[in-house]
Amino acid sequence: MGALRTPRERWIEEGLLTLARGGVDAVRVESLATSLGVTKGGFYGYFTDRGALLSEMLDAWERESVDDVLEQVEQAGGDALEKARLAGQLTFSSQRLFPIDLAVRDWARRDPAVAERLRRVDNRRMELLREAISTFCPDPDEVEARSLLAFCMAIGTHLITVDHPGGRSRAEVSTRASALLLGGSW
Amino acid sequence: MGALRTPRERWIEEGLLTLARGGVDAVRVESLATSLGVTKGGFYGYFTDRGALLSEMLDAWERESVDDVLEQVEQAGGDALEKARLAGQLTFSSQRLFPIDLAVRDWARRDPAVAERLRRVDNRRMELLREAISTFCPDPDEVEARSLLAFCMAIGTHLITVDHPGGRSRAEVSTRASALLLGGSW
DNA sequence: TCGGTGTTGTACGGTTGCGTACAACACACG
DNA sequence: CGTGTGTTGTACGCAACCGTACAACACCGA
Repeated sequence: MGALRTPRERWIEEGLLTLARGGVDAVRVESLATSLGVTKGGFYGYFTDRGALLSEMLDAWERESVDDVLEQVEQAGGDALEKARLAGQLTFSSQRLFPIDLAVRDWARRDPAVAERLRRVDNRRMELLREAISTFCPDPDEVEARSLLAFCMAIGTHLITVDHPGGRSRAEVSTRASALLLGGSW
Repeated sequence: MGALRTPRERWIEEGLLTLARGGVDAVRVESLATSLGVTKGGFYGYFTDRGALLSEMLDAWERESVDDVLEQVEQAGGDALEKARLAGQLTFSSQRLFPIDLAVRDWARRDPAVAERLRRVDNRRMELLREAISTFCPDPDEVEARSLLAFCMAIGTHLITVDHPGGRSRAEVSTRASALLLGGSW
């Protein structure tokens, strides 16, 4: 058997990096090949076409950003609030995962199949938030509202680049916002 | 003087529609021309190149989504809270403006010049929120936190497509979330 | 060392897009 | 009813990218 010099995983990995940096439209077979220092010759041995790569990239992303994260969270232990916090940190503070997340989110606006995957992913993440907030908030409607706010915050804070007056940093403002959301008495 | 059959504005308008639907990468001179039912022949009479069109699209967007909105808000009158609500509605519930907003936001992640424009736009929007929330919230740090949360919510709720248990609709959940943010006693 | 297997480079034809050049054209005005 | 001004269609060369075909190659195991 000949050696696997540029295995599937390397194409997928390079695809995810490119997706993070430039969006789906930047993921091109020939330019990935160039980045990998090869030509596209081998690509079509692994993938029937560009679409197949994109689909496998989504598989890998879903695994890494939900399955792996949840596994780490379970192993770390702690109460529901600590679990949600850790999951949020692993997902939305990751230099690697978060840009991919944003790119997938944008992609999902135009591709129903991607939107469906994203819904699955987001539902699993949201469940952690509900469990965490339920521990101190008795009203189920308010749990849902606070969970949605927390989720929006985790994403939105990276998409909104407003300046804060009084020398406040974004970190300070969002810490205060989290305190409001996760504190029992807003 | 020959007739202006496909004036500047039509290129810009078609560009914004395409931007909303497919992101920046979908805004191509030749495909816009096809959509407009002409060839690109006339395009280069108005714009030096594709970049010039993109830049003018941003000008038009900034005018329409901030200057025009603020003008409407001023004319409608009302207190600071009502103004913020109307501005939010005009911007984030608009079938036309909101998809453009999301596309610009994604674009800004990769283009510093676009990011700078977006910052200007977002700062003006955020100021409305601060004024509104200040009317009932005395703590400036909390005003900033609540304003950021409200802004994140306005954007995030369209990017997150989770299902809500108990037959709740997204509208119900986000109404409740707004009530938390804008209600004095969370 | 010598196949054989699977990976890779090269080459091809087709498509889409850029920006340029220029000829054809339509219209307003004289 | 021309004439000129400005808009448009057509054509060009160039580049990036798709997917295919196949020959060259590297490596593993016999």
